Amino acid sequence: MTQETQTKPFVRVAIPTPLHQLFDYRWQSPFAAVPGTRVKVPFGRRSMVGIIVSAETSSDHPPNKLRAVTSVIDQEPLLPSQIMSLLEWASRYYHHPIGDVLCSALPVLLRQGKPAELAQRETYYLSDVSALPPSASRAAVQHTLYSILKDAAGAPVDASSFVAISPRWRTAMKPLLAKGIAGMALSTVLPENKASDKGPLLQPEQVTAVSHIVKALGSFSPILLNGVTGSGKTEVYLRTIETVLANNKQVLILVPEIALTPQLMRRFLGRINGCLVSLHSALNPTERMQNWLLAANGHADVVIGTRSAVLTPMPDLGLIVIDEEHDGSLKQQDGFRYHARDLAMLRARDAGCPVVLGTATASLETLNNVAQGRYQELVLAQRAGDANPPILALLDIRRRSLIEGMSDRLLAAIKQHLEAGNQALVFINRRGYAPTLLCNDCGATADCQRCDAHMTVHAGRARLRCHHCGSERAVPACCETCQSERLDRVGYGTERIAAALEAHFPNVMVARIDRDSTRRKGALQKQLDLATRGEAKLLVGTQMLAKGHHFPGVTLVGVLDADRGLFGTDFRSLEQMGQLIIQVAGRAGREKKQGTVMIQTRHPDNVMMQTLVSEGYAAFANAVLEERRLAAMPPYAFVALVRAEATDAASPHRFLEAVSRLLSDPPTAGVFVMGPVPAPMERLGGRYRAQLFLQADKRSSLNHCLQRLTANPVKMREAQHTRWSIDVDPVDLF
DNA sequence: AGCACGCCGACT
DNA sequence: GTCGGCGTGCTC
Repeated sequence: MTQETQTKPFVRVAIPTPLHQLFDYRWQSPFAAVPGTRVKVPFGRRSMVGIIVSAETSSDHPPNKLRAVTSVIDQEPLLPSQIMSLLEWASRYYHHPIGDVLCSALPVLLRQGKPAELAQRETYYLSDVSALPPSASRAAVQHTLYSILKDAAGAPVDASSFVAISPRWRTAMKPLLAKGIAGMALSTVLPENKASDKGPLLQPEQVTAVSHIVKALGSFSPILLNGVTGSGKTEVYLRTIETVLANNKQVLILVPEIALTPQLMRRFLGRINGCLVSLHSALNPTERMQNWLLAANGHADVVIGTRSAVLTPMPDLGLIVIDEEHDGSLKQQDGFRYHARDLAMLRARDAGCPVVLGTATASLETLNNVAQGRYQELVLAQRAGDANPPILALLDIRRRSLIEGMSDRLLAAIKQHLEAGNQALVFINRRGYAPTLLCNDCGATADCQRCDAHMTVHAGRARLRCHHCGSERAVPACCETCQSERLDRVGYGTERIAAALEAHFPNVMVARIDRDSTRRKGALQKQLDLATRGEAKLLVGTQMLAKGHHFPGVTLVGVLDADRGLFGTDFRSLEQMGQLIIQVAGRAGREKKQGTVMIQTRHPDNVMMQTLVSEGYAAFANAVLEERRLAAMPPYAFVALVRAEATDAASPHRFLEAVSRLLSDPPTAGVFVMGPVPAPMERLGGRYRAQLFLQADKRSSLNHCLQRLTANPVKMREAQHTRWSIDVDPVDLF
């Protein structure tokens, strides 16, 4: 039999479109089509890069209407079959178009059809030692190039070093090459790291954790590494990774989408031998493709990346670590709305390797999985250097005198800690000076013109800013409604608290750490250095402060706006408040110094707050879990949102009414369809938003119900002008 | 999502 | 007389 007769005549191709379908093409190559390879195909009036999903002997589409594949881009599949089937599953689970899902797994350059090749290092070397040097006077550049190559004594010299000699060095190099004096070589760059330090001695708990994880290597096992702040989770990862690398396996580490990646990378570079690459948004497209290819061809030993790194092929995957497992940034919030933790579980199952979920404040989903016996739990309760856990206390601020939102008792405590030579940290999860500008005469507030939100006052630049859509205007001199000049700045943000502390403690340097004060490149590092070196005795900041930074001198933490979490509109706000308080509390006290956390509240009798403070996060989480059970909310129920938005208020509602009819008639057993209701903030960025809430007792019935929305190509007249999307397992309801 | 076709208002 | 507004229909 010849190859022609074996080759299937059609291919099914995934193309990045919002359509929930694949497209068939004629395949006329003598070689069999390989799933996972990229092809160029005609699509409508344009040409697109798609990914072959399968080769087919027949097509449902009329064969005379099928067009032919224009060209094949890859010799070998870019996406291996396990990743392909994971993505196909994810497309069905999250109800996102398959073409978009498959293509979003590729770095941008590969999506655009660029060849999947590692960068070549261009080097030059002296090939004829006996050749006469070019004239220094008549060919100066040639002469310099020659001398450099001669000095290198035959060793290859990187082309990048020649630009300094002359921007047109290539023209000078040409005759050297032509005469056979010099030679050129291309080689792929394979980064290789050498560890510089050994790392500390492990605590007994850490030893136990490492040995448990090492024992689990080679088989699928989800492990919660429940470690309090300062217990050395990273050290546990590092020791485990050494073993994985010794077995010639690869490690994937997922980190939250914040400025922490470079820091963790630096720590790993100091400790791990081998090829370490990172994958995050700060990389340029070329670096990203490089690192992705290194991971995909198996050369990278350790991949440290944010959410999307979970989709990177790794042929020898031996361990997945998810650091700060509770962090919401693991869930993609637009487009293909996947949860990296959940996809990581599936990858680990396919690869037969453990997943380590590291956190001090596990998500309720994970705690439930531990309770159900699906995940193993390892506990690190001991802080490094035998430090005591911080003491948490509620500070009742009802009927107490407040100075700029801070109670006299908190200020007295700060004074006391400063006098003892320590540092204090004030946490307020709000940027800017004041969240509201209010007119004292007519009661009007300065509101955003595009959102249902107040504008935040930024005093330093005298601007009003909307924190939801980013729109900005000058702080008005008088009320925009009644022209009164009696304007009040109501409420507190980091900027105001920092100013208040500077006024109250005139000789103390205050470092403010939030997105505004750290926007410029290197500004965050500068502020962190001031804090770490102890020059700034007082730190004020948002949740940026709560994540991962270690300030050895901080012994007191003040939490100003904890109450906001108690009455949040979202079903997760309580959980998130608890996590944030414990995370920020972890900044207080290390080694010999006792840490104290004072939480200002007007609801000191709130049961949840009391549980968190007096019994700790585990008890708090159990209480919140119980609430979720009673409310039939995740993790005890499976929920999804159908979101819709348009420039007018009526369209999203009308559209969702139609969706609701489609989903409820006939009803799916075990699925409740609720709404449509306006989103908690109905208008955002000039668009009106509404949502349909689906609640189910089984994952499968929820999935089945939603399929009705995407499986039949719904051509709803109501969909005009309306953007809509499905969000399975939403992390918030905004 | 793109991109084109198609049918009605203010301009060189 | 056209340029161009965005309605609507299709993509193997």
